[in-house]
Amino acid sequence: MKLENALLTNKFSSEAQKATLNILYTAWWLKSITSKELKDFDLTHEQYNVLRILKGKYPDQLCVKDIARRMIEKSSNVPRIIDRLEIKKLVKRTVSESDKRETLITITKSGLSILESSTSKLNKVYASIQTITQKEAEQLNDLLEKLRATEV
Amino acid sequence: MKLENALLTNKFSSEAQKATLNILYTAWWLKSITSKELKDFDLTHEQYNVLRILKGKYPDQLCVKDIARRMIEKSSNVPRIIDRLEIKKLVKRTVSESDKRETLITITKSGLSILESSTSKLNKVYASIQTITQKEAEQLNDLLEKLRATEV
DNA sequence: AATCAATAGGTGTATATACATATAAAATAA
DNA sequence: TTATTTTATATGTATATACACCTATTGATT
Repeated sequence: MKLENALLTNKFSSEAQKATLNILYTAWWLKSITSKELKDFDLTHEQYNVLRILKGKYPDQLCVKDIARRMIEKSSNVPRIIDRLEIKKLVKRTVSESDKRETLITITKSGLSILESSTSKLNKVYASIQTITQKEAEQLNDLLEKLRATEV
Repeated sequence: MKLENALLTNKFSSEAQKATLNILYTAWWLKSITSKELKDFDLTHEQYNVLRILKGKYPDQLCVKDIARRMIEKSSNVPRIIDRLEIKKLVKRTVSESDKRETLITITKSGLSILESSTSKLNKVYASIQTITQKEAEQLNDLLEKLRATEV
């Protein structure tokens, strides 16, 4: 859908400002598709993201700070997300021996299992709505990284 | 910053999957820049968005549903955002005469004033970090709209 | 007119964001 | 060693998202 129809306006002060709104809207669009699928697995987008990060290093453990640094949204409150995952027994907390300030997080068998089935489902959904070519995806990645070139 | 460095990973299953994460991360990046500036005006990103929508139709009023349809994130809880704005006297609620189910929202002088100064500040910040050309912004808009081509 | 369905907005709950602050442990300075 | 600073995590609070549900009003059906 054109952004004009999604937001019911065509008052954009520039193409760059329109791109800003377009990125925000597309992020919401992607998140809502993902969240809808994850609901079947009783996972939120952020809980899924933490599990994905943990699997990336499995069987190594990661401390809370290392997870936080890999989160898409850097202001995510990781201890609280870990709380929900721990209640569902998808991860385990242990205090680090070498540095007792650190909490080490391990993904459980159950966590790995739910991650695998939810990822498989998500991949199918993504594939079914895929409209851009690899070349276009590369262009998009380049443009987004150029947009973020200024360090703030 | 390259996405690899932002997320501390290079395990992307495809360019398209990388683009998905890139969009989500860029949206967070844009939001955090905006929110930081809006803090000086005691506004959140979403409150700012509602004020912007109201100004777009000023001096006409908009009902809650019409605001909701123009929001970037369609699942925003508009009545609650209006609550905060009403407490700060930036908007006013009135019951519609023609349809008593509808609540009409009006932006106040104070709301218009804070919107003007915050928008002016934001425009300066956006201009200062602008790195892409108009042509590139157009390309980006086209790619995002192509990405969202599938209706879900 | 009476009934039923649809619509608009408000409210409740769980989770998340954003940010400030607290606490314990580790690293550094005196 | 003791004191100070820094770091890692947890916790508190306000706001927002996501979604279910409630109530009042309107519109449609009988």
